[in-house]
Amino acid sequence: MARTLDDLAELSGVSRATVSRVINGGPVSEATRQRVMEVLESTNYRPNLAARNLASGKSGVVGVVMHVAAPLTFADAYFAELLTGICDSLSSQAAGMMLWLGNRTKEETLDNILGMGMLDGVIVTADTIDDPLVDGLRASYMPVVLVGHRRADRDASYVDIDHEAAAMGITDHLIQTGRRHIFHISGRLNSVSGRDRAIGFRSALKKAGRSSDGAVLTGDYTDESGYEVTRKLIADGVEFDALFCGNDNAARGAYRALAQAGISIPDEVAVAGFDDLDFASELDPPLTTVRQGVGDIGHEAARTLLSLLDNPETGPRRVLLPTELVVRRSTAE
Amino acid sequence: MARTLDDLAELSGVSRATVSRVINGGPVSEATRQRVMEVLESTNYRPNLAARNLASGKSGVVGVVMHVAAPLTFADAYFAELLTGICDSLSSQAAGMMLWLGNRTKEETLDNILGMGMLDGVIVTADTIDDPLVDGLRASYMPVVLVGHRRADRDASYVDIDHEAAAMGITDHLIQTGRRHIFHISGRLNSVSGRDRAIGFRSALKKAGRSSDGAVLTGDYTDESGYEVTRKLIADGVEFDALFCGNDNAARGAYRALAQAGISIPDEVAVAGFDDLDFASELDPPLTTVRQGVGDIGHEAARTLLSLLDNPETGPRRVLLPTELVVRRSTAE
DNA sequence: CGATATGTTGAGAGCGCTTTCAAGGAGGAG
DNA sequence: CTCCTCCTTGAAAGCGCTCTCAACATATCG
Repeated sequence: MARTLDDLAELSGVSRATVSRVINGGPVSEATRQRVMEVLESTNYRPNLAARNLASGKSGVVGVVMHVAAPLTFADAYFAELLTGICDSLSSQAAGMMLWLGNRTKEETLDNILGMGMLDGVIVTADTIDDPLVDGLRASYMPVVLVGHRRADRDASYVDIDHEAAAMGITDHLIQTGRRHIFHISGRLNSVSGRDRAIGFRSALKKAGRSSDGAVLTGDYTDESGYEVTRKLIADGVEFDALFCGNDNAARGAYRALAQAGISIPDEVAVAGFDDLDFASELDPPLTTVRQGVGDIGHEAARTLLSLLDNPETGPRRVLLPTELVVRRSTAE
Repeated sequence: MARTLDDLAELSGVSRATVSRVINGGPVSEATRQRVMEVLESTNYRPNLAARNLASGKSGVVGVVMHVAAPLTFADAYFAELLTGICDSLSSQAAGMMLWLGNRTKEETLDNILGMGMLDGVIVTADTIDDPLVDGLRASYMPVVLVGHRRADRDASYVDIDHEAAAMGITDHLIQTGRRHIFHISGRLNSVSGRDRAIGFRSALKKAGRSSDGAVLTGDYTDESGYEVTRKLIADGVEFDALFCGNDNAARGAYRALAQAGISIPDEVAVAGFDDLDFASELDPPLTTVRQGVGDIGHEAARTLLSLLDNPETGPRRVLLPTELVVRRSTAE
């Protein structure tokens, strides 16, 4: 089994350069290409990535950084779907992927990534308001695509959705369907999306001439927080007929608390979520939510990075993906 | 900012070789080491991985292959915990990791991995009985550590548990606690663990002088299969007072079906699982199961691979991790 | 004091590939 | 028929690092 370009060159009676051209689609006469191709196939040749990388300066490998608490990474379907999307897009372009999860501190992770010195670029989730990892990456020599973005990231490449507008939309829906006492169980306080969704919620209320005082309850995007906040609301005897949860996980928690208290959805309380993760439609009743196509975001992030790598000079890319209000039974009138 | 070894060499007034020695811990006089170290730090030098790889033949990157249907990868906490364990161990050794999930066919994935031509080794889940991916990897030039193993893998390096013995143990427990009509909801038919656990189940019954005819019901390790099989059992009016589920997921499904039918655990039916995933202790009632420390398996797999890479000549490593019967309320007498 | 062992260093040969550069050949224009 | 252009190809220079080998300096020993 031939191993190097030189071996192949000898086998096919041409020079190493020509074989390289055949492999990389350089200008070669049809006859030569044929001949080399034959040898190439019969010999099951695999180019040495390291050598190629060294010579060309590109590795065909990108980093994916999802620095969240380890258990969360997978317990939270959001990250799973996102990763799946990225993986999918990347592998269809034959790009390799290295993964960094949150099992080290951000500083260590950053060092680790930069030290890898082999990545063509990175995709990093950037939802946390103050994130040294994201800042460090952006400050590095490496092309970076953010999933989500902070105000400070206006000039970076990112893929995101308009959280504020989407939250307004779903809150409007709640108002329109006649709900009077609407509460919002927010996302993580330190997250951009959590903050923006809360802002959207408030705006919608304000636009309808209602007050949002005390209507935003702090959650953290987990099932538990949805459960706890709802439970407390019930225990405190607060009057409410609609809950807009920061994400689907929290909505699921709210479902549990409501069920436990014997409160019917949607008859007594309407519940809305955000994300439209796979399980949203399978809840009982099916959950009204905002579809943001998490998998698509992953796809898009990968695509964006690859395009950025191909044409760096065209400057940063900003992609705002559309969202869609998905009305299901949980908010029926 | 100095970029190459040569730059550093010039800056510190020694030869490139010496700088390399300092970096890699070769024999250097203390004085020289100090001097070079200073330059090294002040210059924030990062070695070029590709060059290093090319020259040394090692990349410091290992592949992790978990070729399972995409949604399963994360929906199934087993894989999540396994991956977390691997990740953790790897990152503590500053080893990079590339991940392959099941979003391509096994053939494509194999090609992809082999084509990467840069990995020092791979860790691959090998629970499927007939797995071209595993076979292809084993047949390749690359060091491989399997998580789980088939009969045919006796001479490979692997990390596994004794499924058969563990299943016998938990079945014994069911027998000992006075259960008379015990059924087993098996794992995937095409999986080694599924088959071995069923064998263990049968052996335990046989040892106790009971028949296992018709006592093994085919499941597939999912929540749904646990639910469906149990539901059918109830619907068919079959008499049973204990269920040994192939894994915790299936047990969770069984819980649902039993709850729905108003059957009490453990008073009327005892339920046992396998894996002791995080949620097992949080079910109501807490689930009796076999703890196999999935995270530890991941850790061990990573450690095993790294040790294999360090000392290839010492031959294949086989690690059989201990399991532990964790008795909780779901099988109380 | 010369000979041998020990420790430290630099020169240089690759690792396998990409990519210029220039040479050679074929074909078209004048 | 000659000149120029375009196409195809090979030679060779690196990419940045590791590692062997030999040289030199110093230390040890007889």
